[in-house]
Amino acid sequence: MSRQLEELSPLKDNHVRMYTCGPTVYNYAHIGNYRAYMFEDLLRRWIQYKGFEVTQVQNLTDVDDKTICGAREAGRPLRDYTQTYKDAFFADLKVLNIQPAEHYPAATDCIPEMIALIEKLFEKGLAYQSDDGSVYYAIDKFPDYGKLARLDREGMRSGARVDQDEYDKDNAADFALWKGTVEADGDVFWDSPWGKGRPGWHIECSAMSQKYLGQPFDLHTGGVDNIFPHHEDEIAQSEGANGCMYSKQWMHCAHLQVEGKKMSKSEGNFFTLREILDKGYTGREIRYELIGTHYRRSLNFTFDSLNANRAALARLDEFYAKLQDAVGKTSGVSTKNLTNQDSQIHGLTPEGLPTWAVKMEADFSAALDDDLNIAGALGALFDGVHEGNKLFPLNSKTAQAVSALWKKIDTVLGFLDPPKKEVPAELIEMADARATAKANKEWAEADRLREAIAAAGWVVQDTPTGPKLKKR
RNA sequence: GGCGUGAUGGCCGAGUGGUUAGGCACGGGUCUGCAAAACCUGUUACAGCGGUUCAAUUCCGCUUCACGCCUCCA
Repeated sequence: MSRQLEELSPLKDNHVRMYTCGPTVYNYAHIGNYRAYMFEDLLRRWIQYKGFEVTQVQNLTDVDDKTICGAREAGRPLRDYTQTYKDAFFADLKVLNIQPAEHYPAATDCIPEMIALIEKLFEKGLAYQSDDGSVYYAIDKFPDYGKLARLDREGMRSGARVDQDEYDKDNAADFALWKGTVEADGDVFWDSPWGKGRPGWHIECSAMSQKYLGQPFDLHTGGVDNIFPHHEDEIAQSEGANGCMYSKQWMHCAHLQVEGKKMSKSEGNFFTLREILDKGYTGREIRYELIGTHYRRSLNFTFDSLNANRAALARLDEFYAKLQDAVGKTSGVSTKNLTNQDSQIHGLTPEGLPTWAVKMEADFSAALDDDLNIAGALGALFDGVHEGNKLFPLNSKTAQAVSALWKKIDTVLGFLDPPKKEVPAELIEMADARATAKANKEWAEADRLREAIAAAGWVVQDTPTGPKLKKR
């Protein structure tokens, strides 16, 4: 609200209550949506890393113009239609390794709460019903209106592009709390003290946040485009009705662009998650791409950067694989004796962590503490990888300690642990045969086997502990 | 018009009043049978113009350019 960075300190105990605006389930969510959810995921993971408990609520908007229109065009009942996209949303979250929120209330499941909230606004004199049956919020009665978006109310009025005549409202900028039913809504309506109708968009978040988090709560997030009018209206509703602060702090995520342009269907640069998966990228590669830019900077999504990030991720994977080999859990072929050299290890902590790893964690942590500086945090991680790589092979105890730290860091990043890939038995045989050929200096045969392994989509690497197979 | 962001080396992207970000790509080298991976190494980049300062990419002002929001799009 102050537009300053503020330390996060929960209102109650050690418990951070956060509300995040969720998807409107009328279609598959696009990567721009997921950029915002990814930011929120990083945020909640970091808050947890710092030792706080988190309760996160993310709403599902399953009744509005778009869902009703979509259901009608598909010739399906609204609930049935939106269920498709709710399911897809949760499947996508899984692919991206986004931690589930504690609550995912659907708008249609909270109608009574919304009605109760609107009634309260009537009591306070902030709501009125117009002749068209709809209920509006009288922003003139709420002096703080515009405080989040820093809007000039006079300017708003004169600059409003709305044709006053189209509306039956006291002020063109008043927004709907309850929409009286119209023919196009079909059978989508609920009974209320103001007749049949459906809730406005903004009331949904005010009602649900209060239901699950109480008021005030700690943190409200969303995309920058939600600042006005959505979040401004939530404040007007919640603070107007309850007479106390709504959310203590706000964080807004910048937009995602595609190839330098705003994503839009007409530009043909509109991507859903599954479209990118179909191009052969994995969920964790996309996760890395979406998480890697500071949340207040617009993220330019390009396939060039996705490819660059794929290479960067491979570097991290390589490091982690070597770490695991050193621990003794060899994944691959030919578990030979592991070298136990610790002469090069200096300054171990009681946990067995070398100083470079301690520094890595400290720098990583300091960066994220500073307004979620993810680029700085990743820089610290790569610095650590660089230092660690110099010292391989690590002894088993050190490798174990670093590996444990790596996993701890991954509770925040969520992309450091690559899926295990079982090496096909025949490839292991080929790799071993190649090792034998090499020992006999039969280079042609060794190269032939390497080619054959490559044709199967694997890379063979010679290491001090024998050949290793990696996917692709 | 109002409110608000940003301009860093080939690309992406941190940060700082004077000291190496990091990643990707490219070149040279070490290692390797050859590779791969790793390591070493590669004329110090900060939009322009003023100002403050011993010193500015970093602070202030202006200019140019780009972008977002201004009624339901994360």
